[in-house]
Amino acid sequence: MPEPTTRRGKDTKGRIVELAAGLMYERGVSATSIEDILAASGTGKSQFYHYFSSKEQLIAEVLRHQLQQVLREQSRFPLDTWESISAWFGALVDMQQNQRDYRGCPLGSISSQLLDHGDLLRSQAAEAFAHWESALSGGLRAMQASGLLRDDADPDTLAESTIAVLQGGYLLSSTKRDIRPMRNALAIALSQLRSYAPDVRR
Amino acid sequence: MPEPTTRRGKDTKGRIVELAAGLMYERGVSATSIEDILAASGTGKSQFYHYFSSKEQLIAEVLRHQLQQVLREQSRFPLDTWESISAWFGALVDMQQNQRDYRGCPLGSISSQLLDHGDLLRSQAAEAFAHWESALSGGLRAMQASGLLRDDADPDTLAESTIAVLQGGYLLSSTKRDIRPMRNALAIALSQLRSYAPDVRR
DNA sequence: CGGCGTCTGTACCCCTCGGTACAGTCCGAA
DNA sequence: TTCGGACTGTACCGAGGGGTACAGACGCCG
Repeated sequence: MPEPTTRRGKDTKGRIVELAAGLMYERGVSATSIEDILAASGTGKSQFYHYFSSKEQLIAEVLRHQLQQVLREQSRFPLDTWESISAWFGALVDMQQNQRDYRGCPLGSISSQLLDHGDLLRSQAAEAFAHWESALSGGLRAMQASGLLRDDADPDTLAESTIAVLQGGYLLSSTKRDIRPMRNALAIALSQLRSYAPDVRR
Repeated sequence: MPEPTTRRGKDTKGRIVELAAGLMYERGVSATSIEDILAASGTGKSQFYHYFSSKEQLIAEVLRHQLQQVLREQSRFPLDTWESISAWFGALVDMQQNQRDYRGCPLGSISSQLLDHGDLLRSQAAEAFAHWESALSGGLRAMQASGLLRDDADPDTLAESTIAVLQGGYLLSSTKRDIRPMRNALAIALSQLRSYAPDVRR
């Protein structure tokens, strides 16, 4: 599929991905039809199939879009001190709370719908999670360098577990329409991380 | 919708729910058509609409079926000692590992697909989780009574958080086709629970 | 101004989906 | 044995899905 070269083309393709991401996040992937997206973005089918070979490819781009959004949001927090990790968790809770209907994780809720959609999309979701984790584990490594985190902690595993706990909190919070399970899950994630701080008397 | 009265009717309806649950677990809810289910169960459409008013109602029954399955599996473990909780976690890991394609939680993977399907199914999924949690919190309360868990621990919150962490582990494990995130998540859940054991020197 | 590749509008196709209609068969009760 | 309700088989329908065909419009190059 040819990447758009002109300003107009880039704009159109970007608008499609943007709108598709929003709709899929709200209504679910399979509940969002191509026609819905075209209607919302004010484009026609010929544009769509000019830029995307199939719905599957669109989903892949939506996944990338969601990852970028999560990373951009996260980049507001350095994640290299306990305070900033704590602030990040607080911001996540606030966002989930303020978004109507407790929609869930922008990345996780879409990823979970791709598990049955073939290996291609599933593995792309796995890569997206890995990227997200590496942003966090980078911060944890910096904390090791600055002595805030013990050297025997494994940043990669810690980051993966943190994301896992976060996702579980999102799921229960969305299902129950209650912020508490997410808040409690993040408290657990934080205490798990903190257990690797030095100076803990035991 | 009339409940089946005869042996043959009960059998047919049960077969439909059973097969539907299996297919939806494997392929996803919206990727499983009524016709798929009928073909797999060897029944016709007239039977289906004789017992179910719509696909939505079938999904509701599938949800109940999955909850029962989870509870039955869990009932093998008393969950009133540290050993049995630990054994339960180990069994969950084994099951996820041995099932091909790391399919995810029989209840959670389906529930997550119902978030966009209207409030009715979403709230039924929430109730299913609540039932699951109460089975666990019951065990925790027994542990308080027998002195294995401190009295200042809140069994309901602990149970909810445990399920949340478990779900997060399932999600990452299924997405990455790797058992480690689930194993690590359960280790965190266990250590979180254990932090409420008495006799911990601190 | 002419032309060519990028971009866009519209109409259409075929298939599958959930759901309905209706006629027929099973089987226990009187 | 006949009656009636529970159960089943089959054909059909309208709607909406993803995807294609093809002609037209834009806009940067010479």
